[in-house]
Amino acid sequence: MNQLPPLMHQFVSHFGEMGSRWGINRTVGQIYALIFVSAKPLNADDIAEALEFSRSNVSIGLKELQGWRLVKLKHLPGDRREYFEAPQDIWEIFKSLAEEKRRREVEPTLSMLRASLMETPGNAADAHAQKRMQQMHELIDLSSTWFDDVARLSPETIARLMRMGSSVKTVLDMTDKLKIVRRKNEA
Amino acid sequence: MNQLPPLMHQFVSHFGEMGSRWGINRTVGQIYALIFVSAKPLNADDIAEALEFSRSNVSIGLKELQGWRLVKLKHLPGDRREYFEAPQDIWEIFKSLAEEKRRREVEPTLSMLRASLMETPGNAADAHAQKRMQQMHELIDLSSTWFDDVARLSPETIARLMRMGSSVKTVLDMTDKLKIVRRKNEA
DNA sequence: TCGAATTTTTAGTAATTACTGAAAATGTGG
DNA sequence: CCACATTTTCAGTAATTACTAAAAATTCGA
Repeated sequence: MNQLPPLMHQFVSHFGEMGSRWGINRTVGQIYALIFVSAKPLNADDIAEALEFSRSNVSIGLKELQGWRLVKLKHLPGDRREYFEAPQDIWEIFKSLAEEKRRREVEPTLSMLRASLMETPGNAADAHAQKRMQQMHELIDLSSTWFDDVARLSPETIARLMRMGSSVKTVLDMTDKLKIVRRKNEA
Repeated sequence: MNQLPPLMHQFVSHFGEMGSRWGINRTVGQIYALIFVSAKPLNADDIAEALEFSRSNVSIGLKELQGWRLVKLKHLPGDRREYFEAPQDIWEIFKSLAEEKRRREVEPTLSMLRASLMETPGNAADAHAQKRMQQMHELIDLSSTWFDDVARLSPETIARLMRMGSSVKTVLDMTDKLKIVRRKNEA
């Protein structure tokens, strides 16, 4: 790890430190960071050597990164070993990550909430609890459906939307007015 | 905990189980869930008793929840104890959570990236790494600025935007055309 | 300011998670 | 299908994190 060039080293170390906040461990964070910034696909031994981790630790880390769909397996011609690389398109990465996060961190809660909302509360406390769960369900459902929809747009469109910032409101208001005018004209 | 009515119990247990995936621990998850679904503010003893946790564990958990700005401290007249409740407005909750997450999980990385981008790479590997960091910085910066902007909109406007789903694209295209027409007219 | 109620800190312990080296399993070219 | 290169699993250990009970500190009314 110490023979990595300075920028790579800084990036890798940072991902190691942040790992725990992001719900992955130091090792997995560093492995991903290394793969992300490397120009060429890396094999497990490359990684173990560069980061000074045991070979088995790298193996487990790579499995986890595959589970997150953050690294792609690649085979180089004339080499039996498995090589890994990160998708080139950063939007692609962002979307996989978001989808996977939703699957793991949001969907289970949505299911639980849906189930709870089907039941009939047996007392006042549960009745209130159900109302709160209803509110939570509504918000999560709305934002996660929305995310899905937006993720389907092209990166360019998404970027365009984002660059608009809060002026989307103006656009929204404008289209509402257009709709009203159209409705009047039709009448 | 077992004398909680069924819906509350289910909700609280679920938050306990999900806690670790969300980067908080079981205890903190359950404490929050209990406060969230309760009709009235709760004090630390209420919580310790309901969930069968030690008093100190509850104290630490509440501290953490305050750090996340997920619970508000409230004082009841004629009672010296501290009571806690979750904000009523679910959008408020969503925003605090997102802001806090950004502050802890995103900002440090943005800083690191910015610093790295200022430096001059000393070799080809670092030059490539810097390009990747540039891509990452661009995406994170764009989406986090955007989130800030959107968060400033009213809940109604946000909901309206979200309900549009992927048809925002149509609106975006439409406004682009309007701008072009206007530009032509002005010329 | 004293003292009881309440909260916070702390030190020790339990539980969980991360990591390693070695052994087992897998897969592939010959 | 053998031999070997490579990956995966596993059992043991290290490190971290969570939790408790008890002590200390704080707060506030009298």
